[in-house]
Amino acid sequence: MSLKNAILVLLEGKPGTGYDLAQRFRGGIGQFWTASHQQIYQELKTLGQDGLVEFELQEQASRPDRKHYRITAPGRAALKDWLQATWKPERLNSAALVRIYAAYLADQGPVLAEIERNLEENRAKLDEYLAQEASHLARTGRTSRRQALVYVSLRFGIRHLRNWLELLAEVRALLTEGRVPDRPA
Amino acid sequence: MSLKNAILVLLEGKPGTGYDLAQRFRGGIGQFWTASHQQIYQELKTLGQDGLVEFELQEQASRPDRKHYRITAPGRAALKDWLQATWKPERLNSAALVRIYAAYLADQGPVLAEIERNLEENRAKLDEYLAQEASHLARTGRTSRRQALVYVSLRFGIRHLRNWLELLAEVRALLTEGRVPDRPA
DNA sequence: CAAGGATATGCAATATATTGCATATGGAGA
DNA sequence: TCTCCATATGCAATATATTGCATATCCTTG
Repeated sequence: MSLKNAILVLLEGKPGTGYDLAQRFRGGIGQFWTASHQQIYQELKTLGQDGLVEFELQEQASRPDRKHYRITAPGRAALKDWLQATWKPERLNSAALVRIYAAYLADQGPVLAEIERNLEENRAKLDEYLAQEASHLARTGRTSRRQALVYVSLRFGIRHLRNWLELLAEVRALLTEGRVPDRPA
Repeated sequence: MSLKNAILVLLEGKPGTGYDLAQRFRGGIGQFWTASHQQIYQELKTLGQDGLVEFELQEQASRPDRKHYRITAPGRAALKDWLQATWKPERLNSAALVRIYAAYLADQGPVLAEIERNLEENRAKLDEYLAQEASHLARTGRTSRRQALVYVSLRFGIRHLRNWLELLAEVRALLTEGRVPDRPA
């Protein structure tokens, strides 16, 4: 249900091929929704059958042909309906948090290795996000509602990464030195 | 893959029925992994066939019979292996964040209503978590590694909720007053 | 007394996601 | 030149999750 709508959001922003969409799912909205190319192509097909998107075939001599998709009027209407519907409770599933929660059952070595790796990864991603934030803040003049929402979402992403980094640091301190945080979060 | 391991974690902590597990998925580990009872019963069946859990039938005169499950030695081994394996990248999917990201395409009324509702909900949950945190901090004496990990995970949950509350407040300020945050996150 | 919630388990159909494979070409680098 | 990567799309099998239904009883509340 939401993959469908995430795709509509992307196409509303800008038409493109399935391949394009797969790329765009790696930044921006990709912070909050991701999908593999197999899923995307399948979903585009379904959306096409339902008339929510349409495509134009671009034949290319060299590369494989491209299907350039765009959202249709019914697609826009369906998206708007979804955006205005009541949110259903989300189930959050994080295997990493389950592993941390139960880390006392495991040998420390491999767990600590993963924690280090994730600290690195998240630090790198945080730097990226911070750079994006800086460019938002540097922008002078009026901001559109759309840009503002992108910005506010980015801020959520930044705080989310910081939260992860803090967790990982606390878990590392716990596993290596037995140190337990003594002040409220 | 992870539902399986989440169940093993729960049963490692304490044996119980499918119904018990469904309840336990609402607190503690349920912050990070949730599952419906249908999924749980199905998974317990599979785990039983694989020999990772076993059950004892408790016949009850009044209520329906209960299957009291416990983890087996192979189950513990499988869980340990999983805990020590490399983490694969997680896909995070939040329909609510997609909706916020694209809120500029919707009428404000219904969106703001959902935001209010979620502010309420998250505030209530935060209070719960804070109470749990307080009781952790009040506990004197040595803490086991296990308790410490539960505590550290709880702290993550608290910060996560605060992050959501901040996002929702920022989105509300944006939609109602057009106010865009002017300081870094 | 009637209605609804908690306890307790499950099937079946559908929807959604993952994994593995397949195809085809241009360009970059070893 | 050979290999790998980016571009571009897709099928098929399997795995996982959701939705709707079904059953049965006790206890509480109106």
